[in-house]
Amino acid sequence: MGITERKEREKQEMRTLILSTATNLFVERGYESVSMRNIAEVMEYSPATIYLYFKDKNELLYALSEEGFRKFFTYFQSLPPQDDPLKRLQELGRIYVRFALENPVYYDLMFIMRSPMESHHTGESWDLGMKSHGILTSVVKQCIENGYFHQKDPDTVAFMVWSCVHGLVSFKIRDRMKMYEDQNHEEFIYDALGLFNEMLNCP
Amino acid sequence: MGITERKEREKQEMRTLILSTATNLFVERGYESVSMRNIAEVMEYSPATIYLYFKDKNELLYALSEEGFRKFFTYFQSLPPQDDPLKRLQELGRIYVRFALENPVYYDLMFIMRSPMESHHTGESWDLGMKSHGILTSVVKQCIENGYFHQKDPDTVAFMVWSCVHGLVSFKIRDRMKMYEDQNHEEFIYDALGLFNEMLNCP
Amino acid sequence: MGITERKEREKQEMRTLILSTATNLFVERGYESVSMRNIAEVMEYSPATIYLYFKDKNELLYALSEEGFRKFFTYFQSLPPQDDPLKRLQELGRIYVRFALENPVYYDLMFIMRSPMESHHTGESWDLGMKSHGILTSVVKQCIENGYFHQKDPDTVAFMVWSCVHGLVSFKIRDRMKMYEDQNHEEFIYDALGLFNEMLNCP
Amino acid sequence: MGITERKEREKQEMRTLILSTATNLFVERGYESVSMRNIAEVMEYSPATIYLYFKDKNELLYALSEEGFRKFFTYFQSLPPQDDPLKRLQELGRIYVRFALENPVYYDLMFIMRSPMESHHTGESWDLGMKSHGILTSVVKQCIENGYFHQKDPDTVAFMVWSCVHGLVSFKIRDRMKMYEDQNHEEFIYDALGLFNEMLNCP
DNA sequence: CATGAATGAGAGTTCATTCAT
DNA sequence: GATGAATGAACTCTCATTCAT
Repeated sequence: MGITERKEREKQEMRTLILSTATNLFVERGYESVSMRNIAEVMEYSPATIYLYFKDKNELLYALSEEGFRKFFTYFQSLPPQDDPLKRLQELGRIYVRFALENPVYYDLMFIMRSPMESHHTGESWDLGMKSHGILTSVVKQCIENGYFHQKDPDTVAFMVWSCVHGLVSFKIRDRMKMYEDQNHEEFIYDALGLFNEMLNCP
Repeated sequence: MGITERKEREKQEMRTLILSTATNLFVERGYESVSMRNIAEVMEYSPATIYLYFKDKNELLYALSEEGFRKFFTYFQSLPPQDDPLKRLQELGRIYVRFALENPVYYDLMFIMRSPMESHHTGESWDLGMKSHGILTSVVKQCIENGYFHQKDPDTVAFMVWSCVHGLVSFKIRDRMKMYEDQNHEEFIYDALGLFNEMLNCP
Repeated sequence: MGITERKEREKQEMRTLILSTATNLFVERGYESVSMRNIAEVMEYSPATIYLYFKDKNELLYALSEEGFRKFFTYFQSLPPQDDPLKRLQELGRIYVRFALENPVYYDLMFIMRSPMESHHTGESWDLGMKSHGILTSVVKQCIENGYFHQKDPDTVAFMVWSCVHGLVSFKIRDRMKMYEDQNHEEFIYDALGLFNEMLNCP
Repeated sequence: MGITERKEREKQEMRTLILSTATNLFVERGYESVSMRNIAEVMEYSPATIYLYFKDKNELLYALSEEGFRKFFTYFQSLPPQDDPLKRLQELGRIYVRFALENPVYYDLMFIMRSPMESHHTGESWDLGMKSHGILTSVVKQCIENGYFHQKDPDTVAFMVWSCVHGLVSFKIRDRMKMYEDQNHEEFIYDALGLFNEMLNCP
């Protein structure tokens, strides 16, 4: 007994190896220029091996984004307890930005890349994404209850907040900050986020 | 007389045909999966023909983004005269969003696509981009002078504002709005923008 | 046991098949007009297959010339023992000519073709070429010690001798013997070589 | 009267322009990498224009080699009057080498390049080549009459002599002299030629 | 389980050449 | 006489993928 479990564990380890190798390569070169063969070469396995664990390139990408969503969710869960819902919202924004800057490949896959996995708006990724989004919405709702955001629809508020942080980090990730060459980009992003957070205070 | 002009015009028309064909294909399939051959096929010309008008694929992409930046700039210039700088800033945001929603392919090329034309942060695109950004910054400065934005650095404010509108539209363009399935996406975006604009009012 | 060896052997056989197919085509049509596709077609393999065995066209050509140099060297090593250095030199010339006439494609690659593999004046080819040339030079030196060649510099003598035999065979290989239509070309070349060898006798 | 002549002259001038442009490009880049379009570009004419003067690329090449043969013949004719036939032969070798080193593109076309103009062993090139070869043969015959070359067949002698000088220069032209890196190649060639000429003295 | 070997399809690009104007 | 525009055919090379072993 335990044999099937070991097998299963080994299978998972292999999947993990593939995914992390892929991630590293993506960081180094960008998706478009990473091929299945590249990944296999770095792993020192044959290209065919990858296909034992992932049906095709799309599934690999999808699995990666799933990992991303899992990690993303743990970031969100780390939101420290805090009575004031506005402060929680502001902290959530900082966590979001931190996730994106610390995991640009995941972030890109999850929120930017033209997704070759459109069909999948089912699956774990979707659920985790919805759960994370739920956290945002619930905090937003509490803020609204406390008198913020002019009694707007929570979804609208959530979308607006989300868009703003997404905008900040996606300029960085897709390399559109060249005109701010004098700034340290990460600091600059956090400054802009700070400003946004201040604006949220306004009743 | 006439003749060279006609030829010149025809040449321009061909360039335009190529560019618009490319644009259409990009809309349908996304860049990454559009080849020079594809474009040629749709045009019912030979692949070689394209190379008479554009040195290579990069130049085609660059020309397209240049067109985008030109169009973008005309949108910006249409900013109606308006004494109150804050209102101008808010209007600028609406114009930005409108441009993005009306020209998603251009927008993608200009602000999202992982650009293989990095070197070109020179050229007309760059200049027009900077000029447009200059308009934003100058409006922001006037707002700050009028007591808004807590005397923050204008670049930071500009970046924050820009990020927010970019976030709004890039979710749409890269198809990340599925969880808002009940909404009409365009309306929803304008709603969120409206909320953001209200927040700007806060002194 | 055995299995890896068999695989290795099969791999070698495939390389050999590619190389020999290429050689045959080169004989028929001349390099310049032989493409990777052509080679693949004749082999009844896909073009991509060739790239599993050779990184690119250059490597294929280089491997071919390497083979040539190896074979060349074995011809040279077959120089029969012979006390009189002049006779050895004369015999060397005959061997050289025989190699060229028996292996015109190799010869062309090695000594005539405008080489796109300039960088490679390192590698086995170069070493073998130098070793072969060393044999020539050492024989020449012995001749000089025996009073031949007016005490000229050995390199000069070697180059002159080499040029003469090269001239003989390269006219044949590059098809410039049409004005000697009455002659059997191979015989004619050996006659001319014989004359040259007689001239060498002259103290 | 006059008009047709002028036209004819202009036509010739254009041909000459094309040929010289081609030659220059060949010198710079080697044949293989020179295209009809390249030639036209440098001339600042359209590619189509070339086809008004030359049926196709082959004819252009052939015309070029014809020019080469004409020039070659004038070099040969410059052979200074000289009673001693052996000295004339030796001088002829020097002239040959000089021609090759001064006109490597012509030389290559005439005597090395795998000729895409095989059919043409008729035409002016052929005649001029034969005439030049005739000069060589007649000098050789006189030498033989004077007791040189062991009464060998003049053709054989001519071929041997020719091969030797051809070998010398074709190593240079096809870049196979890297192992003589310490030498000034042109001097080295003339040294080797000097040695060959000394050998000819031997009765 | 893993792979070596193979491939069809397709990428971007260049070429010699033609022909209506 | 010259050309602008166009093209079919070819090029080298890479890719995701399959399958017998």
